Amino acid sequence: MAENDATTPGNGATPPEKSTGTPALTREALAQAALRVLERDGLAGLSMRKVAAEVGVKAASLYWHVRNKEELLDLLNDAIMASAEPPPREGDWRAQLRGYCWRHRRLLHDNRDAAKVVAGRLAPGPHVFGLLEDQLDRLREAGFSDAHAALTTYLLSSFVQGFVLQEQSPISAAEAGGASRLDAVTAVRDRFRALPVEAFPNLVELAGDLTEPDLDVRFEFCVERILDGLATLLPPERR
Amino acid sequence: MAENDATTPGNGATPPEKSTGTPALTREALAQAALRVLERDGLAGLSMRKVAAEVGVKAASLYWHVRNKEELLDLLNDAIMASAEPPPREGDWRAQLRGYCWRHRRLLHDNRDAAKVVAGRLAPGPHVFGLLEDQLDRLREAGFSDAHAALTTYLLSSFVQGFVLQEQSPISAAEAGGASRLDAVTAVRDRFRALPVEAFPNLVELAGDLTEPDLDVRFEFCVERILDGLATLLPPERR
DNA sequence: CATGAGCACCTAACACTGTTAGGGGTTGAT
DNA sequence: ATCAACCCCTAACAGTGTTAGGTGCTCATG
Repeated sequence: MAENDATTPGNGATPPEKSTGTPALTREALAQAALRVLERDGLAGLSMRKVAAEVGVKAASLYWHVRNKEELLDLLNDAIMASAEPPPREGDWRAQLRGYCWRHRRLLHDNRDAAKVVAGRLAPGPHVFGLLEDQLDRLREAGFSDAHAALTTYLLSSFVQGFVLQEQSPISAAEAGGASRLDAVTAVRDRFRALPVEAFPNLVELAGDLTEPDLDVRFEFCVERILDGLATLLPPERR
Repeated sequence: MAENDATTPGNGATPPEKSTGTPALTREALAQAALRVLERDGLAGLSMRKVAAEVGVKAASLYWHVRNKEELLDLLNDAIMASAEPPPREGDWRAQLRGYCWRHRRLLHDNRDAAKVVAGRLAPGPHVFGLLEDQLDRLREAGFSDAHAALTTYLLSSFVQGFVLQEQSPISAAEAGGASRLDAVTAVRDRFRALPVEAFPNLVELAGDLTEPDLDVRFEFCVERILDGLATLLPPERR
């Protein structure tokens, strides 16, 4: 207990110089293993024992490299973010910010349960730093003030995370019956239409618009609105 | 037979009415009990056994009223949303939508871990229907088209959920040591400032703006940007 | 009145989970 | 040869969601 002086337990910041010859088990390897388990079993099925087995080790051994499961999830978070790449530096600022949003969403889609992993986790790893730096650079170049550029990064990331979390949530009622995603959507639409008209006139009438099945359309609308809102911060000639 | 004098977990708070005939345990009562446990122990500490104990029953009995823990969480979700109220119907459309955003955020703040509970959960309960109906009504009245009104509801809810999820995420490093929230913020700021300047010039220079400690300021900026973006959908005389 | 149906609870158990304590080897340096 | 650091192990604890099967209790029906 309280051994945090001599040895270097789970606390990061020290990639030791491998005193032994065996490559063994690094935090990076742990993150990759966790990523594979996540892809196979989802976040709910990701346990310390499975990650340990993935690297050929027993569960308790993980606690030498990592303080917590929480810390393992931080590693996993950074491993997911590692595959993110900034959009090409071409077009106006709108095109570039748009690229950021769509790529961020794509990233969360490509890794199973990535949105849930990232959800309550700030934990800025090195990869996130790089992306943030690049994004800030483009925002300032576009003419945004320091404060506006900084705040904009929060606006974009908050929205994308929230959106993906919502779009990936199961449709509760219709998910179990092996119904396809599109069937589920029409089921929800019918539920809207079946509501009492006098109490919910708008829900009944707009049932079609509310259940737009193409989520890309929804996403595009939201992103363009945000970009429009950001544009008003710029002097007219730079919009 | 020793009906329930056992009360093993030492917490025989209220064995309310053992007399038969009274239902005593409805889904609504379950939801309220879950809400109390959530407030006391947080989402991580919310177990079937605790909720059962809260209503004076053993864990297995819950499965008579509820299929899953997942379904219990759906109930909990609706119970949280039940306390939501639409903003007053005064001012222009901007003021009203602004009211929606701030109230939604407030709601997620007021109930412990509410953001995490609501996160991946669409599950439109009756209360959400009412709010949605009302919001759509105001949007159409403001002059938004059917499709735009419908899509706007997704934009607003996605953003608010994502934002609250982010702002409530622990600051990873500094949360444990009993450091106050403000200390944690300055710690993050110092970490930004300590980065190599040649690799991260923007992060270093904007460290102050990135770590704006007043989260209301951040939220306000984001909301106003979104409202600006929505305004561009309206003909100029209605903005 | 007896009987069966159905409800609403129970006990016990299963297969897991995260996490800790303490015990071993292997390694390189003294 | 000794020592300490390192890295992994076994065993166990307390708790998790969930299921199987049993027990009364109430009520409608024969």
